[in-house]
Amino acid sequence: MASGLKEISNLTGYSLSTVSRVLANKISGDSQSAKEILSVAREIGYSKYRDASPSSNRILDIALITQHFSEEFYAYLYASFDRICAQEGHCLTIHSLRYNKSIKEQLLYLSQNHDGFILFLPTLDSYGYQVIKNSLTGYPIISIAPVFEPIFDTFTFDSYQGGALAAKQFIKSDCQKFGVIHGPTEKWEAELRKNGFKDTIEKEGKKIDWDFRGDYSFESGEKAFHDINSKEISQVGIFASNDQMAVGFIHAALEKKVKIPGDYFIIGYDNILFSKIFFPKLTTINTNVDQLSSEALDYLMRMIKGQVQIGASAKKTLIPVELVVRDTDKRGKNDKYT
Amino acid sequence: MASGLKEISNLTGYSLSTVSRVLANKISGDSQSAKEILSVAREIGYSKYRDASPSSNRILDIALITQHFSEEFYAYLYASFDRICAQEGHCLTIHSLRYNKSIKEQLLYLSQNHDGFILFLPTLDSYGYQVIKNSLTGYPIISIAPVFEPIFDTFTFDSYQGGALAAKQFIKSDCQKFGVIHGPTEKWEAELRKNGFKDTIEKEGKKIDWDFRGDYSFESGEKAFHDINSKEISQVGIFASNDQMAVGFIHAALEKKVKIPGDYFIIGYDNILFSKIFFPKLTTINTNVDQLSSEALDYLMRMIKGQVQIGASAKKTLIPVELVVRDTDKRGKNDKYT
DNA sequence: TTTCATAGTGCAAATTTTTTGCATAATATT
DNA sequence: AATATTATGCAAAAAATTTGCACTATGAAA
Repeated sequence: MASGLKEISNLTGYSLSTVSRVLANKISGDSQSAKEILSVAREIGYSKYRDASPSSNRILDIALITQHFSEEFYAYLYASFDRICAQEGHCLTIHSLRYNKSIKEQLLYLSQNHDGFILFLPTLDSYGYQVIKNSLTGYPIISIAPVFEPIFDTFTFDSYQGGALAAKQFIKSDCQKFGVIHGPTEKWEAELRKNGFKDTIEKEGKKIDWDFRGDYSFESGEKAFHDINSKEISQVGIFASNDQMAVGFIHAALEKKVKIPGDYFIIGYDNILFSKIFFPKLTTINTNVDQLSSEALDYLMRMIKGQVQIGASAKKTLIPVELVVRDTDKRGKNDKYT
Repeated sequence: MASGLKEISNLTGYSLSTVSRVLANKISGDSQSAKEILSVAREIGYSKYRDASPSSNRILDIALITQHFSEEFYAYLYASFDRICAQEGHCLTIHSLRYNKSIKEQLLYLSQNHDGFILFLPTLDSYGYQVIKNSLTGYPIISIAPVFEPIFDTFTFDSYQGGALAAKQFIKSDCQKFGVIHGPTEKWEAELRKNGFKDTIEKEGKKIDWDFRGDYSFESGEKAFHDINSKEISQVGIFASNDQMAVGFIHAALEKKVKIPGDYFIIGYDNILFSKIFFPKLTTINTNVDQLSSEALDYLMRMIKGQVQIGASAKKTLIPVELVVRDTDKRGKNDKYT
């Protein structure tokens, strides 16, 4: 089971020297020999395969570096990246960082076996990102986590626009009172969603009449309802920073026989599976994960192939989001839901 | 950046010969030198690191081979395996197989970089499993997909027991009529869930009064409701083969102002997040994914270390499931839900 | 058509990397 | 204290990889 140039040579029929030269990038990756040799090298797991220039037609290995969480969104994200990666003919592996170990060490190790990283580490702080940047200078890395000051080139959804879309919808349907259920303060994208809503409302000369600090959980949506309900404000257009809280809010309202839509109107954010199932169906902001994956991967590929400068000051790319109008934002036919 | 014995030797301070011998397993993995050398070898990504005996204290790399799906369950599964793997001090990577490529080739490649596989490929047929078995003889592989005739040692939830638990609960609360919403026939675990329910009902001298063939989707749960509702049977204890269908059933019932519990009683399967949120809260079968991960990983580790024979006829291990009693199975306080 | 430039190839020699025989040191076992 | 056992380094041997050189094929330019 000797796995070396000799074996590749036997399997492909090319001489040792040719094989050596292909793997040392001394023969163009476009030649027939290079194709065969690279393919076999990968197949048998020859270690120097990784050193062959990525501009050749080697199969690229991308690592999605994340921290697993038992949430629907993660399944979406993984499935999407995997699909897009497969379309491009490359290989994706998913790794979860452990906080009980040195991030630096883990990433250094992974960088040996992969051609580039996609980071999704929403809880990592600037210092952590800086450590990564310093220990992997010149290595292709992009991030898809929403952060204020990106250290790596970053692709995220346009959360601010999402909040603004919700605001515009309420204004369009002549809402006069407005409310917000915040997400956790430490999450940058939660702040953006809220601010996009708030700023747009205020630009119209209106103001936020009620707000509540939630933590993204279903329960905090329920609490939000009890809060607003005790204050006897009604006819409010409420923007919840995520669907779970919106659904929690509606759930609590249903129990108290409060009408949604009717007494309150609500728009969520995320378009989780249950937002189109839950009763009444939730109007929400949809994010196109495939578009994010696709743009992020394209860019990473160009980085790997040396077509994009690595290490220049990090730029942000915002992927647009869209409003999905269902039942919970509308005025009118209020009697349907109890 | 020469990555070879010489570099390891420099970094560890041991001679070339010692390094060579450690990596060729000629020095016990328990010695101090071996620890340091293996650690550095892994760190710098030295390719022969993989050849070092797994009984030494090398960090093991496990691959979870799956096909990504945008469902909550996958996020649970990945997070759970990752957590358990981290506890044991090993490394998990997640790979998704692509049907547009040769499974055999993909796995052969992956086997170069990993110490063992956990397969979760519910849609793969026996032939596919056989191909894998033949091309990776002697390589440590276990499966966690529910299949009738396992080719690899398999760890799955005790779906049959789940159905039986649901049946017992209905019988305990004096139900007289029983119904089942099937999952897709081609899914073995769906059949087991249903049969566990059916057999237990029949053992009590009762019979299934109504059944409906669903496909695990929310919509097929709605259809199931319309079917039973048109037949004017009521006071039925219904077992749905998964929560999505149960929730779909309840949703359709709510729209028609049919009472659950009251007119119908329902127990689901899976304990998805929304089963404890949805209104009324769903009684369901809970699966302990951490227990599955833990037992499966333990076994795989022993396989890798040579403490379990590989290739003996495949055995199945069934992980018990439990009934989570919430609101939808009970008789009595029927007026609460509309 | 011929000529020339370029890229790809194999052989064999040169170089680099890894393994092994042997002597010695460290550690555990009786 | 005597005796196995295991670990270590040096230097020589073996194995793996790279490179110089000569040759071939292919396509563009004269």
